[in-house]
Amino acid sequence: MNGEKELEIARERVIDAISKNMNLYGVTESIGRLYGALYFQEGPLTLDEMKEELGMSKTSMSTSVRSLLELKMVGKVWKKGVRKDLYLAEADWYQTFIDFFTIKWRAGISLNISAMQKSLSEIQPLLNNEQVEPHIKEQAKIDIEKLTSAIEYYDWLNRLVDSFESKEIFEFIPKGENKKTEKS
Amino acid sequence: MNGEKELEIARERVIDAISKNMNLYGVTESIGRLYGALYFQEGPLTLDEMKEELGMSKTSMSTSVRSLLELKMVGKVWKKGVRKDLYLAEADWYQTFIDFFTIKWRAGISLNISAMQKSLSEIQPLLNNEQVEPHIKEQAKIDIEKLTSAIEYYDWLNRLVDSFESKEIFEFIPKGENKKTEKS
DNA sequence: CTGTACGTACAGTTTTTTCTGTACGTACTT
DNA sequence: AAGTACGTACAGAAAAAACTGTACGTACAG
Repeated sequence: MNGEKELEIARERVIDAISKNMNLYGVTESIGRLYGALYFQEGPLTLDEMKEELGMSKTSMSTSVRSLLELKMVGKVWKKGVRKDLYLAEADWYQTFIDFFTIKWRAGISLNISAMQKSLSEIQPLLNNEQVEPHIKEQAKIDIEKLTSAIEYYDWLNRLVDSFESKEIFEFIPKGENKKTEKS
Repeated sequence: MNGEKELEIARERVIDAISKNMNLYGVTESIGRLYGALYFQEGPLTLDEMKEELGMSKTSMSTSVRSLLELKMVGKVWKKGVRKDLYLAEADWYQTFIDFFTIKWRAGISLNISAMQKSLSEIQPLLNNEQVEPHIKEQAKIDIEKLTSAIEYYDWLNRLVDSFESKEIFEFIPKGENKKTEKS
């Protein structure tokens, strides 16, 4: 035994866990495996090397790596004399976490807020409209309350994301305290 | 115009946004639409009413509602004299957020931590093994460092989830200061 | 300018997921 | 006890997503 096999097995298990984990967050297992593979590389990889590493088509590598780029989980890297594109896994998982959820959540937040505000502005007038039946008005009132509190929630979520982006969250939950949690 | 149509359109837009948003988080659009529909109901619905509301099969309603139950986004409700199961949307989105991510993240965290610790315990011995080539040892050392810092990150994430679950997060990012009376 | 290496758009295929209808077990009603 | 209403397991159908190979545009080399 020269340790190569052992290392390989140990890595494989972690890559597997990473990809399953990412899958939980709505990312394909293949894309997760690609990230995992890149994570354990010593240096950046070309598309052809990834293809080799995962035994998949180059096309897949191209699209997968693009997804990872959009999530900022990998970065494109420059190396003198190398014509092929090189990609490197982002190694700082705190940063990865922040980017991932900032990107995902912001998108959802603005989508929802604008839909809700638009609907709110359509429902509001019903309350003062003579032609609208009392029963409908009652429903409108309830809906307005629901939408108002939903928007309030999204405002909170936005502030939470702000605290991720600005890293202020680490003042509240400090990084690598490295002491085990007292409970659980 | 009696306002009914307007209300319907306004709701439909929000339901659409909600389901797209949930889809972003890895939940089917259908399940998202079901949650949205339940959210705007005045009271709890039976499976047959959902089926009617969404124009889908009862089987689908059964499985979708189960997913929502697991995510604690709906609750089963009991009403005297009613034999059918009744389901009500959880209206507090702060709570929904907390439950959703607590459930999802905890699963991923423990999965990853145990995989990493196991791999770590396999890699560590390589360092002191005479038969392992220096080159492999070098890689092992790098991997150990990576895994150690990854585990540290997961510990942080665990503490973040703790702060969600215990609601301490609201001390750091306060809920909306609007009308609603808050109980501390 | 011509030839070559590279990344990716696109169309077709395979795989996975979602959805439906039937059938069955359970529990309540009479 | 039989009859009925209900929810869901299961298998197959339909839809969606992931994956691949070909073909093409671009950039650089000679």
